[in-house]
Amino acid sequence: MSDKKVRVRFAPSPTGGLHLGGVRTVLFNYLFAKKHNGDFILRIEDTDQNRYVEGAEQYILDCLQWCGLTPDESPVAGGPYAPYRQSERKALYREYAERLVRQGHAYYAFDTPDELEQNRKEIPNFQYGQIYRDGLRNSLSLKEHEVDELLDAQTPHVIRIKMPADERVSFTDMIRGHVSFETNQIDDKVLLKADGMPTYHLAVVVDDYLMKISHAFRGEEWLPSAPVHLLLWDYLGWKADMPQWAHLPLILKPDGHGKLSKRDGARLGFPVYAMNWFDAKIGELTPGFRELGFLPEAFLNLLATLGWNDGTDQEIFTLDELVEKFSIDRVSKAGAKFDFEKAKWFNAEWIKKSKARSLKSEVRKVFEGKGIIVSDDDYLLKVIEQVKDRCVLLTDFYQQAAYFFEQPKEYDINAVKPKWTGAKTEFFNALLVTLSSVNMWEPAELETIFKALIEEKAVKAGEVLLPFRIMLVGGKFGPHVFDIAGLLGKDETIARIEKALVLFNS
RNA sequence: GGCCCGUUCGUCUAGGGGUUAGGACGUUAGAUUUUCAUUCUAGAAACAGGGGUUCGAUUCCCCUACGGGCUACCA
Repeated sequence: MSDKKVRVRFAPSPTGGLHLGGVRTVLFNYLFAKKHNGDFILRIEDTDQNRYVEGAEQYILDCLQWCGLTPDESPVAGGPYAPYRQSERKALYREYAERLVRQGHAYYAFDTPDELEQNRKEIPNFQYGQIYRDGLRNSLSLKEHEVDELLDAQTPHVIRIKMPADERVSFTDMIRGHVSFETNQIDDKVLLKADGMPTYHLAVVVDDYLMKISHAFRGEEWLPSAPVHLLLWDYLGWKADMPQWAHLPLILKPDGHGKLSKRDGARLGFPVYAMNWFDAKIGELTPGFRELGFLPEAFLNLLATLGWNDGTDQEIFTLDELVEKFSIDRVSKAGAKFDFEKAKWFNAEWIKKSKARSLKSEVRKVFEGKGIIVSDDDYLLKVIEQVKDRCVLLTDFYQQAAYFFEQPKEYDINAVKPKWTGAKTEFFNALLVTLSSVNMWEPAELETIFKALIEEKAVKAGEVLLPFRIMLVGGKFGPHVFDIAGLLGKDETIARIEKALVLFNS
């Protein structure tokens, strides 16, 4: 690696929710930057006014914050190379495009979108490039005075790169190794649009140069346009400063074929966005991992291992560990199908390994969302400790632990009723009497008392343990009954037994 | 169609000229848990195909097939 200061950027366009692949790109950028004591920059590529979506930029910022991947420089944090929104840098790009025209590496083109559309329809494999550019209306085909007249008349026009003939453009990708392209195959991409905004191709090169980006990571879908960028770096005279490229493998649909899309989430029943995204225009809510109950640590962990591993069998990594162990050349080349089952496993592992107190505020929110207000912090902590091993999602805490805060709403009567007998009623009546005089309300103590009563009444443990659980929990699940009773407390336990007894005997 | 990238269990992947091709998710079967989950043990499960190179290829090379991406005044 060169001695250049490491500076990387995540450069999304604010057109909607942040997709799994996008967050992974952020992650890899972030890990690489932190690993090499570099800077991580967020740059908003809002050059397409038609696709711009209100609120999308804030949403991206919120996602980064949720994940804990805070940029060192961004539109809101500012930085030495501000502004970080390309729309605010608009004036800057024209200069470079004009420079390319003067140098003969670019030209003005006056064809309208409609005309080009027509050509594409009529001419098979039409490309605005070497073969057809002479027959179109541009500063290469027109006479100089014609061009001047058009320009003077403010005729709408774009600036296109002039792809050279018979050249081979190649570079070394940090993930893929040597990659090369034939310039004859590539069309003359638009650099500056008629509205004066740059296209991605120009903007990414100009800004990466101006912002002193040292390494550029982006999705594999950008690979085909890499030669255009390479040429631009060269023509602008910045080749020595060009970042090292890494084209990340794509995240694919779990079934079928193609890139993972937001539609797949809806179709297959899992989120593809980091957080809920509400599209005001069509009034549609696209679910996110956060709201579904994912821990940011787990989310990052699963994304990191989708296409990367450290060469050992380790799969659970903290962010710090990832920073320490991440290496771009251990990123795999092939696309990875997203597996929601494994994603959930990561989350379950993270919930299990997390301390109750670090889960506390999120779990409290889950309960509040269901109308349960938790006032006793200490009690909450104990409840979390009891049930966290059985939760896959944060939202599972409701189903797994609601009975700690309110009486069961429903009872699994069928698990009890068929085998319910007078002897059992008698047992629980006796239990009620015994419990009411207990002073040491501890799980172990309760178990001892319970077992003694079993002996005395000559019933089978298995026959009264399950009903006891149903009385307290409502169903066949949860931690050890005596732990539950211990946490519930004396009054509540007795109340629940009494209430259920009425139900079972009715 | 053209160009580019890719291909190890169903999925994510490790490995690499000679290995019983390893792990994880999921799955199957057991054990533990007088509930459920956790946990534990065991099992099934892969080098796309064909040519080379080589004493020997899953590993290196070529071709084919398949998959993916791009082919906009979108990023």
